[in-house]
Amino acid sequence: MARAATTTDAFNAVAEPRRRAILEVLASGERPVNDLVSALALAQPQVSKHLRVLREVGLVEVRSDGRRRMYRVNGRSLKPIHDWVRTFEKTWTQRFERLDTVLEELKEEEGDGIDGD
Amino acid sequence: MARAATTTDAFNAVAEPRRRAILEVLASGERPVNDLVSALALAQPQVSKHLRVLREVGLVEVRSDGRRRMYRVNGRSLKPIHDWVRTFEKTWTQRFERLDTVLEELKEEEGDGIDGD
DNA sequence: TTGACATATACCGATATAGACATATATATT
DNA sequence: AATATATATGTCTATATCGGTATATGTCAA
Repeated sequence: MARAATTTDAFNAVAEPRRRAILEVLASGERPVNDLVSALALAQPQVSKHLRVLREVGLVEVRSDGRRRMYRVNGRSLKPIHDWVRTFEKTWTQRFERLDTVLEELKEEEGDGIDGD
Repeated sequence: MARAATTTDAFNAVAEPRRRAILEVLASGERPVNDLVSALALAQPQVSKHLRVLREVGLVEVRSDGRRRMYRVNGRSLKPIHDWVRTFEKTWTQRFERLDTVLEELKEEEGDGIDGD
């Protein structure tokens, strides 16, 4: 079995850095494909294909304007990621979670041979 | 060229649902590999391999306890994801971002043929 | 209608994956 | 030392990907 399809969910779609870059550009507002092509210095077919993936998971939406296709972000599709990561937020916010974990870390930093006391 | 390695960054590592499941179990505290195997009903080698990926991107840390290896979450490695997604948070929090975008949405819901005015 | 512009799709090749299974390594127990 | 337990690693296979290039579709202009 191979990796899950990139169109499986937002997690997979967003794992690709160029797709994140596309979303970042679109964050400033609606843009036609060509703007993305020049902004990101990518080939047009690649951009279109990335946009297809983003569209299939609902991360972007399109609108036709003459011969151009205007893409815009649909951030709500990022909410599952946001929510999931949020449950771990305390892990790095908290100064200490459990004392013995901290002690273990200290012990490990001492090296392997030293376990005096 | 294929997809980026799963060990490239947290984004790629976390795209795999079973790895997220592992992190969720570890969120409740430090656990040996066997606990994960039974908790997730996965084969032991698969769990070890997923843990390796998670470790390579810094999402988990290990500690040896006799013949067991105790794994724990290092949530700080999720911060890049959190920060990135956060910049889009307003997109789905805001009631309206820009008026014309809302108007476009309404126009699209009307159907394709109608473009009166 | 013909041509230019904008975008989408099709095909190709190389590659990293994830599960399955076998096996190696490390530690504890007797 | 021999065995059992706990975990890691190696090999195999099928598959979805990503970039590149060519081409199809769709729209505007003359």
